[in-house]
Amino acid sequence: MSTDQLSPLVADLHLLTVLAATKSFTETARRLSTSKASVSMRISELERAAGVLLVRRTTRSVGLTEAGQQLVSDMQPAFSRISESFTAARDLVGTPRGLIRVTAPVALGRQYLAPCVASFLKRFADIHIELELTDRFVNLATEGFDLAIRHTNAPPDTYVAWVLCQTRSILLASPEYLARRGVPTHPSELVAHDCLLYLGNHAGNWTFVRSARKKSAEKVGEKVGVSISGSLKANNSEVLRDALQAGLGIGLLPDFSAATSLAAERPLLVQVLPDWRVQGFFGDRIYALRPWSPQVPKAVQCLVEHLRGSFAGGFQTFQ
Amino acid sequence: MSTDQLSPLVADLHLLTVLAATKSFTETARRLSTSKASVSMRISELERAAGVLLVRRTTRSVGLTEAGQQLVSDMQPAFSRISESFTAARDLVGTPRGLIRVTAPVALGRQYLAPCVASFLKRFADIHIELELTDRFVNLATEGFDLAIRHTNAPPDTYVAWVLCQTRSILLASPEYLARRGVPTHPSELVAHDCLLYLGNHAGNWTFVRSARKKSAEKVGEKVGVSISGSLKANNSEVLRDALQAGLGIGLLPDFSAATSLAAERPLLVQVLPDWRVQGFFGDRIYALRPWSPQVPKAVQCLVEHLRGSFAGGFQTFQ
DNA sequence: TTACATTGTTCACCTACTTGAACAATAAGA
DNA sequence: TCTTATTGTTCAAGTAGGTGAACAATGTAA
Repeated sequence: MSTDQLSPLVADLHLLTVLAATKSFTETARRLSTSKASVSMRISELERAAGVLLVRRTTRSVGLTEAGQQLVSDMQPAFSRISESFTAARDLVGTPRGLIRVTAPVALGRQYLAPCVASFLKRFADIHIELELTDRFVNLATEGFDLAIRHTNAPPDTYVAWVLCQTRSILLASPEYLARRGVPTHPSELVAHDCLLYLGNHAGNWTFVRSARKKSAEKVGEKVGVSISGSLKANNSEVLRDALQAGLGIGLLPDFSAATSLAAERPLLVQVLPDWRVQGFFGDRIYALRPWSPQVPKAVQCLVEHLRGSFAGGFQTFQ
Repeated sequence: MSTDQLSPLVADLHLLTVLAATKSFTETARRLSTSKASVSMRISELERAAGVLLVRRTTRSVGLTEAGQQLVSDMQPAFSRISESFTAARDLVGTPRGLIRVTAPVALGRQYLAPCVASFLKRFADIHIELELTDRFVNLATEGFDLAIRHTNAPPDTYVAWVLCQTRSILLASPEYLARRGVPTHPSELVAHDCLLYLGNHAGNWTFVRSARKKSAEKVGEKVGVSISGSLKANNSEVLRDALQAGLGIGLLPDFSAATSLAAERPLLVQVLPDWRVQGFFGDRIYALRPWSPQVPKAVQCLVEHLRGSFAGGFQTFQ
């Protein structure tokens, strides 16, 4: 079948698939690094060429018509295939190249990923990276990311997942707070404390598991559930850390977020209840994730390899 | 997988697939109705973006590098899919529309197809047709045609084939020639005649089958092979017809090519050896052919339907 | 309800790409 | 071997399409 006739339209059709994913002219323009005026006009032109209304715009929300939905879902895999073929062709040459769009949690991204990425970029001059830090769970496929760094227990199996390192959640407080309010010796005592909570899907209770014992009466593996409460909830682990350092209460942080505060000469934070671990709060591994595809671009392969090397040691925290 | 990065390149990648099919910058430009200068620059830009040489140009012949071949064969089906999806979306609306590129044999095209196409275009204002007449067997897929009209016995099964009508080969000569050289009564007498030959794959002999008998000694189905010779060979049936009318000899024409000459008040040509048929020379059916694809665009469907209606009666010739 | 923020569209201006002709290189024909 | 026709590339000139600000419409928050 001849594909000649779609020559002036291919680019516009691809534009449509991006618009379908973003559901926003503005965001589409940003992603494709063009102006929203251009996006608007080209979509209009595409609709004139098709003779059908493809996009339903209400100035405030963008949706596809039935024809548009059919068309996009038909074309999506084709464009993915083309994209993969092109990067594959590009990977035939020696040095890896291209743009990698990465998303990562804010704290991990700022403290560990950014320097790691910097050293990576020095080694590969032809690779460009866009690093977007957010604690929101973005959809890689629809938002156009090539790689996500996540701490979680089990990555969804529609993704290619590389384990970067182990991670743990640690209960922490500032020395000043503990001096003022006393050091808890058992999880149950936390009900009397100000506890800072990560604003997420988790309810206001922590499950503790004893990981070491001092008396023979204590059993390793013993579980204790505690309902906690406090004055501050935040969805940013750096805000939580700063609040902990300011002595606002006791809180959970992933170890990478706590590492520098713990390792300082005069520690800003100290571990609370070191004989206990909190179960299933933050994930216990850090992953590099990628939407599944037949082959991984060489540039991404290199980045992941670099990250695995950098993260291999884990984070210097208490055992 | 994100396809954002190929946004500025999709059109160029499609260009590459057309270039791979045509193996010519000039032809690619013509097909895509652009200038060869543009094609040249965009391919160069694509190669810079890819970092690999994709096209091997020797100023006189264009070929793909290994990388280019791999890339194109990967992308080809994807672009076909996109093209089909788009025409399918377009076909959702009422009136059929679009461009149909048709190839047909010169004689048939001029005498029957052209008027038929003209009446078709009057009915469908939104359909455009490019009619390319050639007696060369073009490759529909690689040369970008949507439909071919052919007379043949068995269409290749990688095509969608509609039978338009029956056709026959008829042995003809001008009355003047027959008066001068005598009317043959048996195929074997042709060796003494000037025979005009269609310049094709066929060797210089005709196989006759008796289709009617006058004496009881003659058997229907009797076969006679005759080696023929003559002064003129041509690959254009109109040239042959004109030569026959000029009395240059006896020759075979497809019935549609002979019809008007036979039907004239003072016939320019008359049938020779009407009790015999020539076997397997021209095809015995006229087909509309189309490279196989999951669905046929509505515009093409309409055209084929129109052609079937117009050709249904066949050609007014002897029995 | 009202005010605000943000979205998609419009329009005049301007840039960047296309264009067509001239050029250099090559394969075919004599 | 020389000529010729045709191909792909280059370049200056022209134009089609992109750009960004202003506008209108709409969802959100107070």
